[in-house]
Amino acid sequence: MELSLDLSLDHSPKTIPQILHELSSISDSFTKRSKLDDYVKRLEDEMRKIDAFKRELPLCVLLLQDAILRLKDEVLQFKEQPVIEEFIPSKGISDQADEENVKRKTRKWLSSAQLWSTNFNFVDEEIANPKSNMNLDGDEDDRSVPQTPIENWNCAKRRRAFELFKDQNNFVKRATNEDVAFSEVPKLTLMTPISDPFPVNLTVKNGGNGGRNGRAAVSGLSSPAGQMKGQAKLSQQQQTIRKQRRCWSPELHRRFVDALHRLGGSQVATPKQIRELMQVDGLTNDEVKSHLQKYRLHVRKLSPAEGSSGENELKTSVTHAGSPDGPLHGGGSGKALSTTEGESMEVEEDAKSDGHSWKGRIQKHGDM
DNA sequence: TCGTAAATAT
DNA sequence: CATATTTACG
Repeated sequence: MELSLDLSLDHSPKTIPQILHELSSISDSFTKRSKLDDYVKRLEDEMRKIDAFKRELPLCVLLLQDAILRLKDEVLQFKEQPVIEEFIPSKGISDQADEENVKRKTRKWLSSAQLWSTNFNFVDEEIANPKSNMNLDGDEDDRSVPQTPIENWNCAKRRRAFELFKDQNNFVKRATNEDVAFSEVPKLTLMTPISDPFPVNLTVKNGGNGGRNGRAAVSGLSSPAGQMKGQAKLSQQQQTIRKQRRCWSPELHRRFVDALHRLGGSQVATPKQIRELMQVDGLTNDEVKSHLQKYRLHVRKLSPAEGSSGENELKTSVTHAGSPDGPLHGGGSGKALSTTEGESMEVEEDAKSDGHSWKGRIQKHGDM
């Protein structure tokens, strides 16, 4: 079944044993060497692709490395001894085969990944044709998906005075997505539909970004001289380039509120927890924090008089038992019965026709 | 990390 | 002017 055309091996994936076997039947040392090199090259190529996901697929990388090493070893031996008989260690076989499988799998989900997230555009062909898709942004704040799977809220514009800067910070490859990576979980990939290739955010004081919004801190523009304090807007706005505004689409907000409730109320839920429950990639802690702040404010406004006598911390036993993935309840059933919270359920009142209400604030998609 | 206030953008 | 979102700080 296996076509024995020499040229065929160009694009048909083979297991290491297969390759070796094939090579062993070739007497022409040049051809042999050529094929070997070619395969190693391909392996290394894939390695580069996988590299971006090494945190998620450490074993994959390992296997790949192993395979490359093995073939390289082969090259070496080939150099020494023109003819090599099959020496495929039995132990290796399964590994190699596995390796191939894994690799295939990887590519598969890889390509599907690019479907939802812009983070990994460079998956397949992209890498081959580095024409224009050169911006792999950090996984964190990828508010840059072309089409939002859920909703299309054109609630942002891109142009900015400092857009001129965005050039330099192209590769901000920060693959530190702990939870909101990509898997088969119902993760939602909503983000502001805008296409902002480089959400670079240069903050002078950008200490310890745990994992999500690790923006690079600019190294050049620090002039603590101290005069451009009052009206530092001469250049752009100030020393810090601001992030693109996160647009909280109704969907996003829904998720936010849901997570909030699941955590036992806006007063007890913490930004990080919320963010984790929301499972929205590209959402940063700060953004959630900010939204939470607003939400709390909103809630307070609606339920001013409450905990005068005693703040019942009881809530329900919503015990967020460690596992962030635990409760997947459909919601709506057991609302948190916070005795002192006004948010329990009534908070979601109106939909002020105003335009900037929690519900009613349908962001004018048309930018201004 | 979290909460909150100040700063900005819209 | 009010609100939404980002940044700075403790």
